[in-house]
Amino acid sequence: MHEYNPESIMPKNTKKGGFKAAKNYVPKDGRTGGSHPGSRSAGHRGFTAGGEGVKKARWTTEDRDARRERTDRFPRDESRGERPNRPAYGRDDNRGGNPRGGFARDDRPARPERGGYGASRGKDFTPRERTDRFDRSDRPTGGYNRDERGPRTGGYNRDDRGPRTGGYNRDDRGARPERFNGFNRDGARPERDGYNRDDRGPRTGGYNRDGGRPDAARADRSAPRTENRGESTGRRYFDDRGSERNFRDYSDRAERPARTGGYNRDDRGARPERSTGFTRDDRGARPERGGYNRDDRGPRTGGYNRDDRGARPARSFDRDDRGARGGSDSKFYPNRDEKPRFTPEEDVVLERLEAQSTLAADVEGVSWQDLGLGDNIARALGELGAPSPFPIQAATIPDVIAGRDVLGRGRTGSGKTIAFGAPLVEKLMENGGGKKRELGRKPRALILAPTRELALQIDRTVQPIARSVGLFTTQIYGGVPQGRQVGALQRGVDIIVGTPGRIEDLIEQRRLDLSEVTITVLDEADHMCDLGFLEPVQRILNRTQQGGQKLLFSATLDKGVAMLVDEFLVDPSVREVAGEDQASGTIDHRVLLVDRNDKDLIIEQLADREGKTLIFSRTRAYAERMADQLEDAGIPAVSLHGDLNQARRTRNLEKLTKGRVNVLVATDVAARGIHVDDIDLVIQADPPDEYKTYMHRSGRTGRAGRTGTVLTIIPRSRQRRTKELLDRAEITADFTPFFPGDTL
DNA sequence: AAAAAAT
Repeated sequence: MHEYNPESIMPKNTKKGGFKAAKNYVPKDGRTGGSHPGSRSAGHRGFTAGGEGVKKARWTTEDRDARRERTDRFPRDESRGERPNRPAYGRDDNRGGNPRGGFARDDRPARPERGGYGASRGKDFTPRERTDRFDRSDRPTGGYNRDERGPRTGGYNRDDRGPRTGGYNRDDRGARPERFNGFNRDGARPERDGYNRDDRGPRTGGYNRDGGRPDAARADRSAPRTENRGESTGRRYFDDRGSERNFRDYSDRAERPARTGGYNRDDRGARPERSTGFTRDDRGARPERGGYNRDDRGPRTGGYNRDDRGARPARSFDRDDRGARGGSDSKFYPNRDEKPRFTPEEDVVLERLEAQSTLAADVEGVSWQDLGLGDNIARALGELGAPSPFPIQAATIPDVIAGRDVLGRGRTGSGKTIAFGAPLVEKLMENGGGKKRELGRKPRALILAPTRELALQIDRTVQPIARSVGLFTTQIYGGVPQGRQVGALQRGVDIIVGTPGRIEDLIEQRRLDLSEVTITVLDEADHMCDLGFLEPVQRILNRTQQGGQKLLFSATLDKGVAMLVDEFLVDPSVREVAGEDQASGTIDHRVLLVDRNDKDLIIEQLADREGKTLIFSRTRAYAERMADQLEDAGIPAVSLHGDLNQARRTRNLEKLTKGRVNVLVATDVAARGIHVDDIDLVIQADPPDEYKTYMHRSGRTGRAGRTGTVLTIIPRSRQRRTKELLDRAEITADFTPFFPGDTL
């Protein structure tokens, strides 16, 4: 996306003459577009030409006309060839006039103002309007779909699925076509398979993305096909992501099938060996995995994901190749074939992992200063609500200050952020001395996290600590304009907190130089070693100073980090707190055996309560749907998943944090690290596939010694697998049949 | 399946 905020445009986008058309843009402080951040610039989707965020509940004809006219004044659009289309298209047969009217969701109402002026991209409009009616098949039509939905859900989609395969979500979909029943979805479906599929093959090709998409796409189908097809699949469903998404869909898709698509998949295929190789041998976690692959595989034939592939021209090819391929394209993942080589070494690591425990009792009466932290830092910690160290902090801080590489395992909510954040600042003070405030100084510490929300949260804790001694931090993560981040780097920061993608991006742009980074922290380190994260993380670590100190933390630190440990750490000290494991916590675990047909209703009933509730779903689409359903039932709820744009993600999480809603429905993006006070109930609407995921999800409650309840909803058919999973997590839970109307 | 960059 283009950013036109002053910090970034100056250096970077000067050539865009077309931009001057946005007369109202006043590059003063970077926030001129309107009252909210999304509207600050003309190139931005949410830009409001007049600068004022006028709320409109609906578009009147005049509004629309006016808008169209204004739009026409923007040369830029023409140059893109986009605008011309828009009028014709943006409107509305389908969409009926009221762009967003339907939307109860909090986010939505806001949109009109914003959209007020996306002006520049044709895309901006479409989605919005569409939203109402078609997109969300679920929601929009409110009365309508919904009714259908009722039955559907209850009776149908879901349930069908249940019975149907047993095999599951995934498979169902593949199978679904026959079923027609559902409406929004299914009605559309037939085409989809026969037909769309073809489209989709190419289109979807991609992988990750597609995951979310299908549903969206599916929903669209009910709308006139021609139109949907073109531009907005993703968009109208998750309105916010607007143009970037679309863009992405296309381009990615275009290449992905061949490339990444080919890849991820292949990798997965390959994965078993690898993991077996080392990641989780002991745990037996694999089986589930297997479980997972298996599902795909079963259906594969008719399967869903696979179909995409099927459609993919390249596919049969890819597949066949795969065996032999061994890396034909392997510039990206050159070592894939060599991975299985780690086998014996991990055991060593495992031993180390279990070695040094600190007794909680030994920590009594210890102060921050006793651990080696300075007074300023101790004071800052006190202000953060941590007057004295928790056990994991007492266990790791001295080692970090001593300059050792550290692997720290502390159960969820035990205070790991401070355990690495505070001593990291202390170390920078010690080493850094002289060049503290130098303009444009290079960062000397890096903290990597797997999600943006977590990076943001870590920064919120580390920043005050750093500030207390005059050091600066900045967040470097995606989904937001990079201008501010780059500006901060240019001014000079000491500590970077971020996610891998944007960090790599800025490195490639030569805007970020990690060569002076002497301390690197990987939070949720085991997850950072999972497929998809490992390689970027390796590349990033390779950009940091050779021999720099490395700190790896996670509640589920295990052999999975062996690769990184072998490659980057030297004689690490492994720390944990004796007797503090997930099972010894303050969380009550229960498994509810439910009939698939009752699932949604039961979740609704369980979530209808006073305290804060976090619901986990396996897919983005289900999270979205569930949030809608709860809202419809009069239970204020928001969602959090990767199909939302970052602004909404942040806002929705904040709504829960601030108590504006009590229910958040999330994918596993919220499984790790996210801290919200007082979540006393976690509902797993879909059971996790890995025991580690179970531990992290459930760890969103029962934090810092509080009590909490975790309910895992499963069909009876999943009982055994769930028991095995709980065994691995060393958690005991009652399994109880549960029906609508039951209480706990 | 999800997450992580953007154009």
